[in-house]
Amino acid sequence: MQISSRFSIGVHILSLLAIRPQDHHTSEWLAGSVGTNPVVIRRVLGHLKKAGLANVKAGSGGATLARELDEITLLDVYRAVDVVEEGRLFHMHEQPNPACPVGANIEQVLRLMMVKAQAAMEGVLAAVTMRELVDVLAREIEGKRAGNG
Amino acid sequence: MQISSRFSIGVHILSLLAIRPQDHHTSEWLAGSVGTNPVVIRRVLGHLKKAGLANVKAGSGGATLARELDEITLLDVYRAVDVVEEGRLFHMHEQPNPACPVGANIEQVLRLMMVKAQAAMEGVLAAVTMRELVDVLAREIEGKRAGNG
DNA sequence: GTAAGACGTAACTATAATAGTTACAACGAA
DNA sequence: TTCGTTGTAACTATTATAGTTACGTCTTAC
Repeated sequence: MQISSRFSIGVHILSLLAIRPQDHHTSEWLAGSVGTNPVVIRRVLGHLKKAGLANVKAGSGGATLARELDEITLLDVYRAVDVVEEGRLFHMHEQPNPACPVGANIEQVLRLMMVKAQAAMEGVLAAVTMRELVDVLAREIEGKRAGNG
Repeated sequence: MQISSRFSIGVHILSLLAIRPQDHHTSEWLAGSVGTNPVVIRRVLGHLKKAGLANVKAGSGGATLARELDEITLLDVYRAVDVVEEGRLFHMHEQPNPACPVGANIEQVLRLMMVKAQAAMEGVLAAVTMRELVDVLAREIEGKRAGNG
């Protein structure tokens, strides 16, 4: 199983808001770059708004960043779009037999490892800010424009 | 989304094989401890067998460890049961617009981070052997038997 | 040899999440 | 007051999980 693309869509949206601050970012416009339906964008944007990462103007429309890029980590986005429940990246089978010594104790032992593994993954996301990502992205774009891509 | 319980079931099965080496481990017996259907056990056991972690006797039945506990890491089990495709823990949206600078470059930039995050998670699993897990488990069981649980 | 028990696998089901789509009320700005 | 947009409900198709029944095949023991 995979972590929902809501995460990558969220990062894509924030990157667009950062790189093209002058444009009018309607859900239709954003959907054009992401390659999906405007409603999918509105749903992700709703998550970003709720998490305080983006502002969305009702009526006239258009989204903007609600925070500096330095103050948004990939973990913030990941948590905002609600792709993995806290400490529950791994699904543990639910009815181990309490009458069996192994069944009665496997969960708490294995859970330790699972939480640690998940934390390591999320630690990597926490260490990358949208500023860094957008900088790499901008360099990538510039590189291709110069004919090196 | 969550990583399939095939992983936790696989660990549970191997723990049983290790802790009770004398028993006749049929899928029915294992299913009793895991709390599921024998067919589910056979399917997971099939993965473990294919990966060289367990032996399963046809006809008379019964599973045994195919390797020393020290030589089985949690990552081996995780890979054996095929819960996450290599480098694809995260699902990236699939049609970013190549005509948009961001759409054309977001994937390769974001993919870097995703792979790194996944690797960190798997690194934790790689660092834990079934020997270590079974030792902790055995201590846990012994502790409860002594009335401290 | 043959009967009993167990594995391997196919086939079907229910459940849940994802992601796309249409539709529409509410809102804001020109 | 009209136009474009947001927020959200409702529906769909697709996919994965996990449980279940069923059955052919195999091993062992009698």
